Amino acid sequence: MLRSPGSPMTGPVNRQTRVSTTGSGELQEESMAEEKALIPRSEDFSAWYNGVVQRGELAGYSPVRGCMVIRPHGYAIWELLQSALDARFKETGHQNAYFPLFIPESFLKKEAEHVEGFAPETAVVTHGGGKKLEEPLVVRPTSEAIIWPIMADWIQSYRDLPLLINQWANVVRWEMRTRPFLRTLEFLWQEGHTAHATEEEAEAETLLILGIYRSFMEGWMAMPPVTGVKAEWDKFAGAVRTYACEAMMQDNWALQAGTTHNLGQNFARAFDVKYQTEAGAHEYVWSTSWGVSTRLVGGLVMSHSDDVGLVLPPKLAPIQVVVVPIWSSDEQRAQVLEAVHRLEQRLAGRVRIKVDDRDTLNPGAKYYEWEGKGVPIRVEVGPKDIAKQQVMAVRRFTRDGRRKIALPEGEAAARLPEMLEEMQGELLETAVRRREENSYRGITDYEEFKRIIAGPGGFIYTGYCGAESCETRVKDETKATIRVIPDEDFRSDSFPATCVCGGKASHEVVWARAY
RNA sequence: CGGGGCGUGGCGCAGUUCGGUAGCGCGCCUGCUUUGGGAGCAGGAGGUCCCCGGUUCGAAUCCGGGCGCCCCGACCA
Repeated sequence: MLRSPGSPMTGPVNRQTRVSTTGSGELQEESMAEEKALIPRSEDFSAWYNGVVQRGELAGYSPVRGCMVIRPHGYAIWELLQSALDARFKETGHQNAYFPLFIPESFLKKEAEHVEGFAPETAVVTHGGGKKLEEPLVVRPTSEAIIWPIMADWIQSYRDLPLLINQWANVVRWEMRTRPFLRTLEFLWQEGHTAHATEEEAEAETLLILGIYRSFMEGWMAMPPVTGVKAEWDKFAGAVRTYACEAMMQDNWALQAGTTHNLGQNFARAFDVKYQTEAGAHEYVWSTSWGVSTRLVGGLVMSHSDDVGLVLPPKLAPIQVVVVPIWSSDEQRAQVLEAVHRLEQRLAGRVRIKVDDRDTLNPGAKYYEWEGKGVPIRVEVGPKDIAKQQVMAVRRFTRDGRRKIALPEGEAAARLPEMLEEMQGELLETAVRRREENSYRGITDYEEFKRIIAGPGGFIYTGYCGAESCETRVKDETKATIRVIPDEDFRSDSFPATCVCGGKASHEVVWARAY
């Protein structure tokens, strides 16, 4: 999906806007609106997605295959997301640090499963300063292999534990196929790495962070995930246990939006990370790692956006309220701008507000631009409003279709923050309902399973025998995979005694087609 | 790596069959008039037609070779 310039790189993306003309011009029948419309979500979800990303000016393409440019509006969303999460990490005792981009190849090889999992998708630097390097340097696909040798030196005694470190960084994974935000060769993320004295503490950390991810996705992103444990063969390379947040997108596919890993003592053994206990013994530490990436931005897009473009939950909207002044004469212009700036001052510090006073665009053009960028509320102020001492507030998203509301000027400063909160709540409720409406519990009939996956899609809860071969067969036949063994909050009251293969079920799992 | 497709102003495309002044829409720039849902008129800028070689009076177009990208599949946060 990503292309390079000079070649048809931005091609498929721009095909998201409909161009009906031909060279001879005989097909110029479509109106401007039709011509500029996105491909509808219902028609081609992935084309729609690319169109939303482009219209919202979230990301662009780069000369390097599979890499994207995060544009200012997209990056602003990432920054909001980042600062909210960072605050949660700090509240729970984590500290940020930064480790090198380059990992000596030999380091990566120290943990057998880890190297096996990541080696196929690494980028390797073989030359530096015009000379061949003695040892190739791997561009980090994740940082365990460089962090543990270093943290090993930081840890001497039980008094140094727990060690709770996080880093915000870029990583590179050489993927075959890429899509903006969802899968790119290089992406931004945070990776937490912690060391603990006991297995229980490490497990508690893994679950703590999973809970933080979940509540952030619900409370900030309005993207409610199902959480649970990954199947044995689906774990992070080198982990004892992997937990994941699986969110349902508007096409009913699953997006793995965050993972936390209990690494047991695997990395401690591989990198010789030991501490001295109170009793004087030397023990390996128990460690965890966990991360979320810019993929979350893609999840945000696929959770809420519509055929007009991006829809952002207010908490993650770089601009929460955009004010569009309307005027004809200079006199009106002065009056309107005065009223608008009054409103701006009243909301300053409480709401991220922007006044769009450009006079090179018509109001209508501004509406489309800001709707495409997902601004939650637009406030229109024109001569008619001045006369009535009111402003018009227009919500980007509503459940009941009532988008436009007149607010008396005196109440606007109080009502607008409330409206933002209401919208945040309604987005979450809508997403939760959509997830539940597209979840199918207690499925035992494989034919029904296949019909759901081939048709509407969704999360299918079944019994499961635990065999990898069983998942492989289902995957080959339906393209659905086991997302997680659900956590308690998401489990059915009871689950079928038989697996989709007909064998005896040992536990419940959630299936879906996934990104 | 297998199967399909594409490479022409910033973007999307026509033109290639059958060689003859490189075009259309969008976007961009300037001016005037506009401004409550993508403004109108007038003027304007912008192209080594992916690269190399060949055929020809003449190549975007024909021939040979190369490169790149996209889609479907295998791999994946």
